[in-house]
Amino acid sequence: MTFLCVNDKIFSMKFDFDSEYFNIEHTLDCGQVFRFKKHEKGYLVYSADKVAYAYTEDNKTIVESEDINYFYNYFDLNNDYKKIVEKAISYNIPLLTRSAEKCKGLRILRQNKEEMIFSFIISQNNNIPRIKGIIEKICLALGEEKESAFGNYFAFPSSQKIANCNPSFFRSIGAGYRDDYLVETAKKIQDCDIKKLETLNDVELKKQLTSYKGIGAKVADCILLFAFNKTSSFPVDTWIEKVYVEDFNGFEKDRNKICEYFVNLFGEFSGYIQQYLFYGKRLNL
DNA sequence: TACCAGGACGTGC
DNA sequence: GCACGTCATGGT
Repeated sequence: MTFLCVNDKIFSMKFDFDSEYFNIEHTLDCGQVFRFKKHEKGYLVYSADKVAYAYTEDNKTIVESEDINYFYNYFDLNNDYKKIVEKAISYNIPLLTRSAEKCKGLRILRQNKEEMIFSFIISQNNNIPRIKGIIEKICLALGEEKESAFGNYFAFPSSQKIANCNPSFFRSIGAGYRDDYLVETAKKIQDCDIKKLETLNDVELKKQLTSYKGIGAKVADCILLFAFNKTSSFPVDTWIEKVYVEDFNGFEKDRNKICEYFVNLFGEFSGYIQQYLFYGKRLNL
């Protein structure tokens, strides 16, 4: 671990990790996270009110931040992805094997829970570049401005801040009909300690999340996977429907049944494998 | 111009 | 319970 002093005020530290199982580009580009941008040798990654600079050099992925403990956990670096990749390949499904081999450095992030709830409400029936733009505008308008060694940036706003907005604000920045969903859900989240959700089991948590306006089964599964690290969830979107038909010869139409099919097949590895399939399909592997 | 994007909701049956 | 129309908006 290294300490870097940028000026009198701002300190940052860094760590590195074997890049074979920590590919920063695949990890960021696979659709699980929306707040990052290219910067010098790599990427700036924003989460809640924090920022990190991540890049790869000499077979090491290096992360610099004022809070490296947060980002060590954020990138799920205590987890053994060699085992996960081997498990994925063992199924002998061509698309899955190709994707797992190419993307073995893709890691499932442990993101901020409130940020994921609002981000994936915005994601419904939307495309990734647009989702990123809407979230960026929300941070710019409502988030607290922060300083860092990599320049100033804006934090993701609190639920209180979102709850106090008029829905017309969210419409004005391009969120469309999701404006009410954001405000209504923010009102519920601010009244309930988010930590209470951590005590629930998978089924109870999904039930609680889907009771919020704008959160259905698929969005709940994304929140379960990307924020609560519930790896037995398998979000089914339009891309996964395509995978189901083209690569698994599926015949079911109901997304809940498609989800059930995959979870029965992949169990505790569902979430990881879903990302290999989703990203592999998008990359046309 | 029509269709698509990490879908969810309300209505009608 | 299930099927279907509708909901903004920018990209292709």
